[in-house]
Amino acid sequence: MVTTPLRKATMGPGRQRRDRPLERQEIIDATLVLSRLPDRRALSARQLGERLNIDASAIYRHFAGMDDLFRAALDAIWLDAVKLIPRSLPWRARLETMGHVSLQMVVEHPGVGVEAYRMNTNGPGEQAAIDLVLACLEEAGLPDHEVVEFYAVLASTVLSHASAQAAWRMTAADPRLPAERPWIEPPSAPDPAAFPALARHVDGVSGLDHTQVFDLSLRVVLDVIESRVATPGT
Amino acid sequence: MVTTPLRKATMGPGRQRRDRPLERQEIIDATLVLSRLPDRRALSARQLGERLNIDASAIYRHFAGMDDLFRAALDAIWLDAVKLIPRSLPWRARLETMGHVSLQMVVEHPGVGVEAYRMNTNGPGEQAAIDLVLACLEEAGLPDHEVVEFYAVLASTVLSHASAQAAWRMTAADPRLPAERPWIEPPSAPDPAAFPALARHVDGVSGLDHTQVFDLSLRVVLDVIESRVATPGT
DNA sequence: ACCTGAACACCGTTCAAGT
DNA sequence: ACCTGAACACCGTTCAAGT
Repeated sequence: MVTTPLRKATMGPGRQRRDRPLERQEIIDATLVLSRLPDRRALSARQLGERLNIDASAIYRHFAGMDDLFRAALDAIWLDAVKLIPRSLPWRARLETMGHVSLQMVVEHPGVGVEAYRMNTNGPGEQAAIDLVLACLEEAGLPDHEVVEFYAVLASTVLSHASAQAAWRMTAADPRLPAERPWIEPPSAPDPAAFPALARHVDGVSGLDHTQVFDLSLRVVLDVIESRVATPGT
Repeated sequence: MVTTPLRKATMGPGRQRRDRPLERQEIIDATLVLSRLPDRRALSARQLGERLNIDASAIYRHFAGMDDLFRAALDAIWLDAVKLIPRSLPWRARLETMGHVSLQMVVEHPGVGVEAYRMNTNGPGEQAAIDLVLACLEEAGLPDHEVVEFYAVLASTVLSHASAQAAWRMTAADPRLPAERPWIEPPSAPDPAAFPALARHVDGVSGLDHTQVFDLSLRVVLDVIESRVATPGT
């Protein structure tokens, strides 16, 4: 891989003194900006420092480490996502919208979005997102234990697909046309003796794209919830 | 007097020459061994070099890069997983077993397992795994397009949960008692005015563990498949 | 043919020193 | 009080040189 040098001209101090103290929120904002770039190297302590005119080590006065910073940035994403969901929608449409908005937010910020599937932010954004989903499931009429269970299934489904898509964006050979490539690319002609079922379905499998797989998975979970409500106690 | 050092006194590689050429499979095996350690730093080109008595750069004669090596190691995992699935089981039990075996394999090799949700190996192990799942869905009696669709939903569900669990293992504060900690840890007393639904369900949400969420998610998908077979064409 | 060694361009993180 | 600069202990990867 070829990296552009990014060298500082003449290596001097090169940095102008900031006119006011650095704030936590500025670091979070810069993290969200850099996280939009689909490049693993774009989001690092040193790159943040350059963008904020501070030394990378100054970040550690505001966050315990890069993980802590990423958590804060993710939480800001959840806060934004929740704000975009109209309260007036009925429960299923609200959950569908929340799923799609979460996907979009995570995929648009792949640098931090890749961590969504494994990272709990423990912040107000996360709490608001959980609260929203739980409220929808209550409204659907599920009993308490199923509210909790389907929250977990729904959240893990959405977060995992979103993260996978974000990760895929970061490693895509061609940064353009992001959502167009297939979800998986098996060999175009698998050995029918060794893999007969794959050979029969290879065209179908190759035809899947990320968006389609996300929509299918979300629909499966929502359909199950709806059927539980219709015939409870199974 | 300066002599060419056969080996540096107490540090440096201090490596004995290997008696035979390095083989691709040796590197994969070492990768799988190191990937069992739940520590991000344990699996690197330099650590592999130390274990194999080679310079880290020798790996690049056998693999295009660490990504390529990880892909090969993951493929070996899928090959092992498929071998453990009894062919005699009926379709649903076979898919359940495949799900649990895949989870176990990925979680036992977190160093490469964390990549499972986003990495296609394009190797024989992956093809065998896809073939197995497709064959089960055919046996279930799904129409062709649903075979493909539910393959995607099932695979993404299993891989994403397995990867998330592997990632969680790598960052766990305490490497012992891995599966015991909750799936998510919201604040013990969220503000009931701001997050009423979360406040109502906080105990239930805190009580979820990783295994439970995986089992629930897998069951949801398998239930939907079974219901599709019973009432096709919906 | 196959591997080594050194080098390049990076990381996250710590901590004494500076302002 | 807040940030800098240097240092530490690493990365993945390349490539000329060695055997």
